[in-house]
Amino acid sequence: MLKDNVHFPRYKQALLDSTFFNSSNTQSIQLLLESMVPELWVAKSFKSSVDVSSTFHFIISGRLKVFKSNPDTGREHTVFVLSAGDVFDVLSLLDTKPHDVYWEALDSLEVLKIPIEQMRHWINQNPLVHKAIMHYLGERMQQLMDVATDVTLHSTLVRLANLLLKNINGETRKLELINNLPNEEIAGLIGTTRAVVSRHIQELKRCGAISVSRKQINVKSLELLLAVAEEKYDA
Amino acid sequence: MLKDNVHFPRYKQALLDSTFFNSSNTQSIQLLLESMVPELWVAKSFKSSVDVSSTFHFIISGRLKVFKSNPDTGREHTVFVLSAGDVFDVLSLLDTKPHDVYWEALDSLEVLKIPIEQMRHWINQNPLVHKAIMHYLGERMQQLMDVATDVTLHSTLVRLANLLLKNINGETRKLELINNLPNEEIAGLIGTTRAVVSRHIQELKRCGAISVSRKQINVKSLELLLAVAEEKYDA
DNA sequence: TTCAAAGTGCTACTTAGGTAGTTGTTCAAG
DNA sequence: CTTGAACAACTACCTAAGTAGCACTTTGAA
Repeated sequence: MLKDNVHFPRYKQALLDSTFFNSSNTQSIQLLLESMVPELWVAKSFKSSVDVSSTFHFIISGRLKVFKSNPDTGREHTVFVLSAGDVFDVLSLLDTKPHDVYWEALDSLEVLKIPIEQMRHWINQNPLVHKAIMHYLGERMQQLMDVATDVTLHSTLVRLANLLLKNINGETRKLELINNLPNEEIAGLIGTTRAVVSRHIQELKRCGAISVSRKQINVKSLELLLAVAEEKYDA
Repeated sequence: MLKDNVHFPRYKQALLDSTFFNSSNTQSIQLLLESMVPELWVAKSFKSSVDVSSTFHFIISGRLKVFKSNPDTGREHTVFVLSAGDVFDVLSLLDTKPHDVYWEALDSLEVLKIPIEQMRHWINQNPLVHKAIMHYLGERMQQLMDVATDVTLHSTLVRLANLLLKNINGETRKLELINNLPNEEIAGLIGTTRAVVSRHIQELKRCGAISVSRKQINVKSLELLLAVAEEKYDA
């Protein structure tokens, strides 16, 4: 991308703000950015990691879900919801053998892309980022471990309550990252189906833990929600 | 550990052979080893990551299961089975916030331990390992992603079949890593309970996919097992 | 302004898989 | 050689959660 692009300063700032790149110096970021190409994904557009394994992406704005699916049953399980400052696919960077996950834009998505080889090269030249990258990987791994064990260790209701608690902003008390998602998507996030989510939302509504308007969940009582999440309370 | 320890050469070789350390030079490995302390865990001994968060371990021999549990129900879910050449806890290395997993030795376990701060220091001095570490992390993440989605996307029977397939040695056709585990442990690995595993083992036995003697599963027909794993065959 | 598509709420039904408990077998320690 | 603990096999039962279907509402594109 050319330096005189209108968005250049904005993109640069986004890179500098991200946990992935924030330890690198401005100069090398600038250089990196010059090799990156902006791309717009419209909402619901969809890609497979198998098809795009040789490209590395950085998210400027919008949300992206990373999921696996079982084509036979049509079931999907969302592993991550990525947003501004996140990157994908972090795994292809670590030259592991190819894996198949799918990506779908939840909103309209602004990304910067760069060939994976170039990205690897840049990383080698900038050993300072190694630490940041490892830290980023650590966070992701920890999340992943929770996702992995959540399904076996907790009921769908508890998982729903936990999902809400994890994504609530302490101050505004509004949901972040998972706001205005349809039941279907929420289902994917906790590894269940639309109908079950709908059922549980009604339960939580009934007991006064949340209130709901279309595609919008408002947490009414953190206490109640916590009680449900800790399996101390039957909604 | 002193250089003249009887086990020193053996330990050194183990480090050099591991994916985690194999890219570092002999000299620095030697130095590292001198700061490490050997420890023996008897089978079934148990530790929590919360208690031992400031120590880094390298496995010389034996198997260790890494699991999460729900104290209310007593259910456990095994996330990894680690063995020779593996390290734990890799996450505490990446200074993420503390997480709680449990470790239990499946056999008698030989580890080398070192304070996490010393390990971090050593890594900083040896930028060459960064790549190896990232690669190691990548492998782990990929496994983790499979574990995470397995439970929602596949039935318990399919998961059992997949577990066997993943751990079968191509040549000897024997199970590795998960051999001679009781049903209870196998259950933890696929996120279910002892009774269900037993049920499915009977099914697989009945259809001729496997044969069983105490704590020992032998794969009779890869084809059948594959068919089951791909949900093409009802055992 | 209209209308198809997307989303929600509910009802009724099915089932995989979890729970509980009993019996018999294996094995290693005493 | 004996005995108790660990393990496996099996039966019977129960329920959480998945499936299917439909009616109603909202929304945004034509």
